Amino acid sequence: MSEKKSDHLSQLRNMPLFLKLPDAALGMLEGILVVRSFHKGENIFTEGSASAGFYIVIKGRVKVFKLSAEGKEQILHIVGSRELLGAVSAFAGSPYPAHADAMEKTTAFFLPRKDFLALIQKEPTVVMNMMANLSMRLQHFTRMIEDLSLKEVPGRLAAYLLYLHERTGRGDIVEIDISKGQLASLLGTIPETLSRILRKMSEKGLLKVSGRRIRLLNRKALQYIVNGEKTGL
Amino acid sequence: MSEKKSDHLSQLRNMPLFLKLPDAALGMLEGILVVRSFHKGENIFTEGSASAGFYIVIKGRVKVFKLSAEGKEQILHIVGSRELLGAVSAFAGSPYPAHADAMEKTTAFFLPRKDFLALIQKEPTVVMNMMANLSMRLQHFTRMIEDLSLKEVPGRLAAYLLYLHERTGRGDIVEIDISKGQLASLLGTIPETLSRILRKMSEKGLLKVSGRRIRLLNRKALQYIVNGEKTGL
DNA sequence: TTAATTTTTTGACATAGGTCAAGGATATCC
DNA sequence: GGATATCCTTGACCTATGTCAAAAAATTAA
Repeated sequence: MSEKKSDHLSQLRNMPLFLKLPDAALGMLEGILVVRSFHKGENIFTEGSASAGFYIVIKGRVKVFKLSAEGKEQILHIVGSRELLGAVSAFAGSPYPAHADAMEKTTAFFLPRKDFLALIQKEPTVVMNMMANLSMRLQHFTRMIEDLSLKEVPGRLAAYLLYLHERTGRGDIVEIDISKGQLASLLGTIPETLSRILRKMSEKGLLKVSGRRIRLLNRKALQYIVNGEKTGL
Repeated sequence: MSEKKSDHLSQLRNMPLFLKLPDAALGMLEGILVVRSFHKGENIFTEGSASAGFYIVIKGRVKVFKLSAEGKEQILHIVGSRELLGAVSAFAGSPYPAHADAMEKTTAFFLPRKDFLALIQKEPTVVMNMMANLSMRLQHFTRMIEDLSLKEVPGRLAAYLLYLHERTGRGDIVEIDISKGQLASLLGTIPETLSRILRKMSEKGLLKVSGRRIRLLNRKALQYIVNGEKTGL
């Protein structure tokens, strides 16, 4: 799992978590961080297991998810490059509250909990940066709870597509960067339901699906759906 | 709204947020904090409005909630004595992400955003304490998402009752401290559904309801329901 | 206490979305 | 590049839970 890390270290000082960190501290980090790689589908940690430390993803993507008794999965979030994985547990000393699996070949720095704790004692800026990170996560979860309990699946899907369009859309095309099954799990539903809703939206002329490429033909109508307008989907 | 504060200041040094704070800083806080009171049902802040600062609840309870287009409410959490309200927004400088209403007559300290920012610059321990707070909130939201998307209403109710029993139960009695309508909103459902499920649980001999007092007659069975066992409710 | 208001319960009903099973389409791997 | 595994779609069906309306109960006010 462990491999050479020199290639990645240059990125360190640009990581949100280490912004404004003095060079001395960065140098210390270099000696501590361990590079770990995970192949596609590999489990990184499991819900309930003790936190040994946390990860900073360098390359690849990791899904953080919960499992129901029957095996249905709910993705909490997808962690990509330069993002933190398991930091809250490492900070609080609590067990990991969810599972984490690599969605593709993934490389990450691992920072042992005790070194992390020592670092934040010495460097308040790290805590500040981490607070900013947690704040964003909290906002994200707030919206997720709102969506799950107050919106129906078409609304959640429409919101996701419009969000994706805003961030990465070219013209009226969005490219979903995960499989439809995983998207279903992210939206709190199942593949069958997602598939049916996409078909109905196509029939209504709201969008056009070609594999993972979706053309948004009527963004205004999609926004109405997000807002809870009944459109007989 | 503003009133005398001397009575409450003694509590300051025991607040989780200000633990280990030097006396000098505490003294400064005394000059800055404003006491505000809200009557039952009064709105404290509204989703989307700019954060002017945050509150530390002294007495009373506040519900933080989202509203759907049709007016259905989802309670995110209930903030009680010594707890923080709106701290994330004050830190991040983002608008309040939800509504907050006093559930009963409530008194709170208000700390203006700029003073808060100055404080955390000077006092890293405050940031540390706040991180601990955010971590717990994040865990709470994580479980909420899990429950909403992977559990059915009986499971969420059973989990809540067992949680309440663990925290405050005397013998096999738990006292729900909010109205059933509010409990429904906290569980992500509506009063009618909650009422029906309580009746079914009573018929099955799992519990006995007398107003807000509930006697848990079969905690093991309730736990099975939390775990997703099908029990034909 | 009585009246007025709010909360809770119940019934009849509607429906979003989950389950199960099967076929078709894609992607992945030697 | 063909075989194999995985993913996606579709249909028939079922069930949990929401909607609407009204009665009953409980709380608050006068």
